[in-house]
Amino acid sequence: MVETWAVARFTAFAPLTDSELLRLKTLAGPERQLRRGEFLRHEGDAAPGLYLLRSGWTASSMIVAGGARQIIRVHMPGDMLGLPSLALARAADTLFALSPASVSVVSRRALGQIFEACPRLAALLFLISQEERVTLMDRLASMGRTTTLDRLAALILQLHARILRSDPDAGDTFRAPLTQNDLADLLGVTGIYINRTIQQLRRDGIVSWVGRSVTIHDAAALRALSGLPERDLSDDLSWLPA
Amino acid sequence: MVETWAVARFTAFAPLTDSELLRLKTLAGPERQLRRGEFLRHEGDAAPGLYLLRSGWTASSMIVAGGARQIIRVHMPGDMLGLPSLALARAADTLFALSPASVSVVSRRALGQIFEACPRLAALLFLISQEERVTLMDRLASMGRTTTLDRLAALILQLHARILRSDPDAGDTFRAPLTQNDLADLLGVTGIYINRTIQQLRRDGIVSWVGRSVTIHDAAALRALSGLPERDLSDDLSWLPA
DNA sequence: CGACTTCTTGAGGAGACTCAAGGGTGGTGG
DNA sequence: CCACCACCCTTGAGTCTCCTCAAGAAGTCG
Repeated sequence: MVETWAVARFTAFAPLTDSELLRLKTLAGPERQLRRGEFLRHEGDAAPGLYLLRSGWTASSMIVAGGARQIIRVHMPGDMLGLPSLALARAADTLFALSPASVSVVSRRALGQIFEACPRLAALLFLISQEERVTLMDRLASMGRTTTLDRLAALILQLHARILRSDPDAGDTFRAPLTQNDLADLLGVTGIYINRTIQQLRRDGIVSWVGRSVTIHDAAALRALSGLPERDLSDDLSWLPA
Repeated sequence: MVETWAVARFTAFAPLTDSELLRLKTLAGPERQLRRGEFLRHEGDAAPGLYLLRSGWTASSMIVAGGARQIIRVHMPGDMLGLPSLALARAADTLFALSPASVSVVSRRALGQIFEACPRLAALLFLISQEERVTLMDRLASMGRTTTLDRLAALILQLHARILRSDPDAGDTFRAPLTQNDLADLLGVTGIYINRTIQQLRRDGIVSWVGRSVTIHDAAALRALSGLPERDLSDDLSWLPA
């Protein structure tokens, strides 16, 4: 049996064959447990590694010149960590645990063998990466061109959509192990201002964020604020290798 | 003979074999000319295409809810256009020409055959995409956490570095077909404020940007402002398929 | 129960925006 | 070759989002 967390990202595009499922299992090397706040690796580390997130949430962050932190992306189970830095001699981002988490170390060699032995699986991994790039593009656009309120709305919707993918019955309430300072570092503002923005969402009856629990009361209003279009995955995969 | 523009992005990582060079040529389909300002495709278009930029500059942009435009990335010859939207049913970004440009249409099928027949070439394309993702991550961090002056410094350095890659003898002056409004849409501010920021760089003797010509007078000061680390490409490619 | 992190609120300040208007500059057509 | 028009650049003044500094309240974990 292959754990669902590992394949959900792939099967979102297309079902996998048995041999592809077997190949996917070869990615998962030794497992490592992380405490909340623990670092998996720091930006600047040489020969950056690859990881598969099995449980918990982690995040990718960068420190800019002034010392401020920008969180680039939040990772959930099934996500592959460290792919962008694969192209570089030194890690571009820091990986750390937002909650207690466990990861499997992935060897580069195993990745290379996917390209060699399972071209269709490699192409699907390529697509997953491109989709994550679109998410980054959306975040860049909202960071550059919208207010904090709009950005927070977009973030809540994106987190919710990702949770629904792995748990379709999650409903309108979900847990997110993010402090207000984490949110601030995600959205490029200060924690103080995030606090005021959350209160505005609550006052308007759109979202309540209490402790680590988020409840969406008015999804339509939230989507209107966010300005995000629906992003349906491609259904034309006829070009993929057999 | 294969044109250098098409292979430079690949050979930045590793030399290509003859069969890989041949395979790469199969990507380039019918050519299309673009006038300055002409659109190659709009966000929301169904079944988004792939393109290879042969000459000129193009850009990828998104419109957010308020109607404001964010430029996501500037493309130079040799860049592949449209990869992120490959994962989606509808194009996430708009592609348009910053200068007169020519592109080759790339069929999805040809891309699929690269994965099938040339796994090493596919893996290199994967790496190129990951490197572009790092650039996006850097831009997200600077957008969220730095001033306009720092962001402008980083942008000038990144453009210069990319030009030097294809033309090592370019020196400290280069041409960039970007208006101040384009710059503003790249950096997430208004054209008026970009104007004042450019004047500050000029006043301090760091960079002069006149018309479409950019001259770097003090590269060290520029790098200090930008806060960008050097991003060396990985030299460990032993995991790639043969 | 005590220490630390996280959340909340207030007040003043700075970066960036909007609105408005004038001056350059290059391309196109007569 | 000149005139015109469209686009681009420049400058000023007032405004707003978001920041910084400061302090206290409320959780949370050992």
